[in-house]
Amino acid sequence: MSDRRLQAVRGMNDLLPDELPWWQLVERTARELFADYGYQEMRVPLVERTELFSRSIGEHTDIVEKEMYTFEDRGGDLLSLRPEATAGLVRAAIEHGLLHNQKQRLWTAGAMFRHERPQAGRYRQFHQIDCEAFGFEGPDIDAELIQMSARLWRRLGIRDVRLRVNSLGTPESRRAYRARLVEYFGQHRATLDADSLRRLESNPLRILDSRNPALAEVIGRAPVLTEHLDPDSRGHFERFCGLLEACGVPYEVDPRLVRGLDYYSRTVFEWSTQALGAQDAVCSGGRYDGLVAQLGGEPTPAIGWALGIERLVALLQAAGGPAPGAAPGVYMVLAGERAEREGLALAERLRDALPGAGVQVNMGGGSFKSQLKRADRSGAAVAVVIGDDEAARGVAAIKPLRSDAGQQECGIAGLAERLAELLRRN
RNA sequence: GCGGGCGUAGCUCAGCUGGUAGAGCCCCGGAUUGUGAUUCCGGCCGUCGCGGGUUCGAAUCCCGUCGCUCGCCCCA
Repeated sequence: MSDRRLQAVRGMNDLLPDELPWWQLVERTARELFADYGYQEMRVPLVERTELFSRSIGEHTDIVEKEMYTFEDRGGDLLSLRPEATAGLVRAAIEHGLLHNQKQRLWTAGAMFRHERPQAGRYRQFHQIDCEAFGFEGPDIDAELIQMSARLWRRLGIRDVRLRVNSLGTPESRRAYRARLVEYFGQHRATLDADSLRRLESNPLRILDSRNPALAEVIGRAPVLTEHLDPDSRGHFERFCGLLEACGVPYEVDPRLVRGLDYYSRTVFEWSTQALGAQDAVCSGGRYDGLVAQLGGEPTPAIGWALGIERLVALLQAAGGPAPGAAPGVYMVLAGERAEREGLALAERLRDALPGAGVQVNMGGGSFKSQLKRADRSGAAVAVVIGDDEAARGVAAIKPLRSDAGQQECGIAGLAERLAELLRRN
């Protein structure tokens, strides 16, 4: 591979025909799921003013500080490729008055961009499916969102995911807890690693999340977030957990589950898996009651989740099921000049008569043998064979490719009907 | 930003201690006139990532560089 050849930008993947059926399965299933729960689709730009992201995600988060694709456009505006979907959705909902005295259940899907070092399950252009609910204060909507994701796993046949939940409380109670945490870890500086010392300044809650086993003991004795919640948040969380139990969704409370984005409050959750690599979060989200007001809207409670399509697809593939690809029903083998001349028109008539069946016509000639070989490789259920002999007699040979049934001959006039019958049986 | 692994045909890879490259898959053609998915034969496909060095000679050794990949950080 010459180094002069143009390559895709690092971390931005091409999706080839082989893997696309998995994506389509995920997207189709999600679309149906949202319809079943009364969520409406919305689409917003991939590019927003940089300020939108720094104000919502948090000025001092890694995403804003070092991961955004930011540029100045020709008019001098500072813009960024969206690193996540919520901010744009909230901006649009405010801008178009969707949150004025009304509740909204919305979803969207698309590409996100973060300039991180790629690794398994983490890419610079990645894709998420997002859903958000606005205007619901109580924990019932929290539970509905979980319920919905749990159903999505069921519909996709995914089993190896587990749900962890936590509450971050209100911004005030979180600040108070944060202070206690800084005090505690401050007293144990000697046992902390470099990363955690850095986090002690920037985001002490994230120390709880550390993967370093050497820190397990200090972290284990640290003040527990759920024990420092304000009474309202505690009540909200308890009712939320009660609803999950009532719905029969298994979960575990993980007081160390904190989220990277500043706007979260109260309920947070994450579905993770052991079937993938280090990037094990498949779907996560939480409540962000303050964000709408922070971006200039009326105070509006809100909650949402995002799932990573790449990770979900990887999970489906890891489960080892067959690729959900679609094969044509019919492959037309055309041997000889006359057959080739009449084949295209015949194929159109078949498509008129058999919408959705899939009629693929052999192109570019080739020996009889290789045409049949292509018919087989295409995955088609039957081959329709027309050579000079058949063309002269006004008939076609129908050869089933996926069963032991023998080849049969059929007049062109009745071909569509005969094919319809054959394909129905498959 | 920091570490580990790897870069040989479209794909998966072999090539021991240096002598200018191989296999399987794919694709094309053939094995009694027009019948695939099993078999057999033949054909097509590479400046061995790139640049430099050592050497009579380097895919093979050394240096650099680019790329891919896994992990850390962070996150979907």
